[in-house]
Amino acid sequence: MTKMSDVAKLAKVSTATVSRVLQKPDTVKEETKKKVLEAIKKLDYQPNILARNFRRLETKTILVVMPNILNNVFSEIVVGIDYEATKNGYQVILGNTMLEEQRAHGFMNHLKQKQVDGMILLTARVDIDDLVKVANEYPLVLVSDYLEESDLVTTVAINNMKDSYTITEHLINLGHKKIAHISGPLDMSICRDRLSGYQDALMDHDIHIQYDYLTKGDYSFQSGYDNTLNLLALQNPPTAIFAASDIMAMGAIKAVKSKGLQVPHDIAVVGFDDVEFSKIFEPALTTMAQPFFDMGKTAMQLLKQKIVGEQVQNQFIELKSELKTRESCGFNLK
Amino acid sequence: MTKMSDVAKLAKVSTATVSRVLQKPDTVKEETKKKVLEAIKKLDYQPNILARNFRRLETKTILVVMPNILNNVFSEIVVGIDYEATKNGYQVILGNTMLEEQRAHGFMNHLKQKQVDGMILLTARVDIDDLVKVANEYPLVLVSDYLEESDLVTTVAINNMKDSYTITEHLINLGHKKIAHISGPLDMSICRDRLSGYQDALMDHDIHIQYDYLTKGDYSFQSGYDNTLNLLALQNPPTAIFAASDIMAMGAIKAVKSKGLQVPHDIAVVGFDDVEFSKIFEPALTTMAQPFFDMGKTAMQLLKQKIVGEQVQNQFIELKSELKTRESCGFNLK
DNA sequence: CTGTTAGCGCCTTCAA
DNA sequence: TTGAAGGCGCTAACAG
Repeated sequence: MTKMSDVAKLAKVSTATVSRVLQKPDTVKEETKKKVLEAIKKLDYQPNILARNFRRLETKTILVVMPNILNNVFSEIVVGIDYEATKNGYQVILGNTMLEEQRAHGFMNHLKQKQVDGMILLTARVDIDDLVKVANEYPLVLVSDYLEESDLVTTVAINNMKDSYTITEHLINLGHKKIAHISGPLDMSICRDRLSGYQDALMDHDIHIQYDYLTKGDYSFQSGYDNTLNLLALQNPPTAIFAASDIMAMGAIKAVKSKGLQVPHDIAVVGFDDVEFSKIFEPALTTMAQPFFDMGKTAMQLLKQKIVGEQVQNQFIELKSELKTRESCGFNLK
Repeated sequence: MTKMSDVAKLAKVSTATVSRVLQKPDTVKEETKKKVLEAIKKLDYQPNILARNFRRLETKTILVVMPNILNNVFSEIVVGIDYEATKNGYQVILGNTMLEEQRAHGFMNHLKQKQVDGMILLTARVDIDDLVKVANEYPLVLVSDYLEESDLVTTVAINNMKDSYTITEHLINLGHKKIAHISGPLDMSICRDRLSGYQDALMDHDIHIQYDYLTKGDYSFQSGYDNTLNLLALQNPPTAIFAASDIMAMGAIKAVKSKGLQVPHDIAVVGFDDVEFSKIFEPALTTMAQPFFDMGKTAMQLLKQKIVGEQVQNQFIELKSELKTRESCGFNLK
C-alpha cells in the first residue's frame, strides 16, 4: 500500500504538504500542488481511511437501524434518508435488527465507538434508558416510532392518534357504526396511539366501543387474516374493519373473501401506511398515506445539525399524512 | 474518553496486559484478569474501535451492496447473508445504490480502503474491469446477478436459462403455443438468460418464435402493465405470458383484467422470483421460486473463506429453484 | 505470565 | 508557503 510518505518523497515535499493538498488545497502554492497531485496520480495513492478516521474521529458515515428489512415501510423511509445524506456528503449504511432488540444495541455501540458520525433509528424497541443516554451524548434521531415521553429524543413522526382518528371517522361518515380494529403490537407507542385514535373517534360520535371488536395483530398478513376470521365469526360481526397496517388490511380482505363475502360490499376495510402494493391490491386499499420520503429526509436534516454541533433542542417533528380514498372502503351506506 | 492506559493505571498493569485480557484472555493469569476486568468496569471503558481497526486492518464487518432497497428480491437475499454473517461474528452493513452504478464504486472503495473485511454484491451493473480487479485483490462475492464470463468472480446464482426453460415448458405442457415474454433489462445477464431459456423451450417444442411476442420490460409493475396492453392489442394475441419477474407478472395480470379478460381463463400468466406478495396476489402467481435465503447464506460462506484467506478458486455456485404452480397459469387447455 | 517498546498512517500545531 | 515533529489508542513482537 502506498502511503503518504511515498507521495511526499516522490514529490520532494513533506507529508504535511501532501496532507494539505488533500485537505486545504488553497493553502498550497500552485506549483507545489501540481507536483504533489502528479505524484499521487503516478503512485495511484489512496489515503488510508482507517488511519484518517482514527485521527479525526470522524467517518462521514451514518448508520440507519431498521427493525425489518422485509417491510417496505422502512425501506421507503430509508430512501428519503439516503437522498438527503448523499446530498450532504454522507454515506449511509444500514443495520437490520430482524426485530431483535439486542442487535439494536450492537449498532448503538457502533455509534458510541465513533464508527459512524450519527445514527437514525427506525424503531424504539430498545432499552429506553440506554437509548436516552446515547441520544444525549451522540447524534441520534428517531423516526416513525417514538417514546412515550417523546421529548427525550429528537423524533420525526406522524400524529398517529390524529391520523387514526381521521380514518376511523371516514368510516363513520360512510355510515358505519360497527367498526372493528386490528391493532399492531401494543408495546409500540404508535400502535397504542392508533388504537386510541380509533376509540376517540367512536366516542366522539357516540358509538359504543365493543370490546370484541378490538383485536390484536402483529403487523403480519397472517394476523390480519386470522383476526378477521374471528371477527366474522362473531354473533354480531362488524361492517367495517380498520387495520393498523396495510399488510394486515390485505390479510383481512383475504379472510373476508375466503368466507364468500365481498369488500367493500359486505365489509369495508381500511389500512394504514400506503405501501406500494396497496394500489395494486384488489380492491385497492383506502389507507392513510405516511410521508415516508419526507420523514427520512427530515430526520437526516436534523441528524446533520446534530453532527455538526448545532446544539439543537430535542424536538418532536410532526409530519402530515394524507387519507387516500380508494376502493376497499366503499361509499356512503346511507 | 477513557482509554486503555487509564485502565492499565487503575489495575496497576501495563496496557499490553489490558489488551491481552481483551484479545486472548487465556494467556493472562486469573487474578490479573480479574483486576483488569474490574478496572474496565469501574471506568466503563470501551476500546476505541477506530484505533483497533487501524492497527489491525480488520473490521469484522462486511458490506452488502444492493441495487434497490425497495425490491424485496434483494431484501430476502440479505436475510440469508445476515443469518450466516451473524453466526460467524460478522456485522453486516448495507449499501443501497438506487441503481446508480457510480455509487456502487463508492462502496467498492470502502472495500479497497479496508473499511470492511469483505463485500457481497447483489448486482453486476458496475464497471466490469474494475469489478474483476477488485474481486481479485479483495474478498468479494457476487450473488444473483453475474458476469457474462462467469468465472472471473466468485458467484452464487441460479440457472436462469434452465429455470426459464422449465417454466416456459410448463406453459407449453398446458397446451399453450402462443406464449409471449416480458423480459427484464437486457443489459443484465440474468435477463438475457431468461430470454434464452424461453426461446430454447419454444424451439425444442417446434414452436415458432414470433418476434412481436418478445417485449422488453424493466422489472417494474408499470412495464409489465404497458407491455401487456401492447400484446393484447396484437392481431393475434398470445394465450400465455411469461414475465421475467413477479412484479411484472402482476402488472401483466392487472392489464389483462383492465381489458375485461380473466387470468388464467383467457390468458395464462407466470412470473419469476416468488416474492412474498405472489401468494397474496389474486390470482396467486405461478412462478419460479428462487432460493433467496440459501443464496445469501452460501454467498456469505464463500466470502468468509475468502476473508480468512483460504485461497479458493473463483467458483460459480448454482442453486436450485423450484416451480410453484398456483392459480395464474390455469390448467391443461386440451 | 507480564512489561517495554515501537510503530500503524495520518493530521496539526509550531516554527521557520 | 513549507517542514519537522509529536501523538491519536491500540497491538504485537520481543524480552524478561
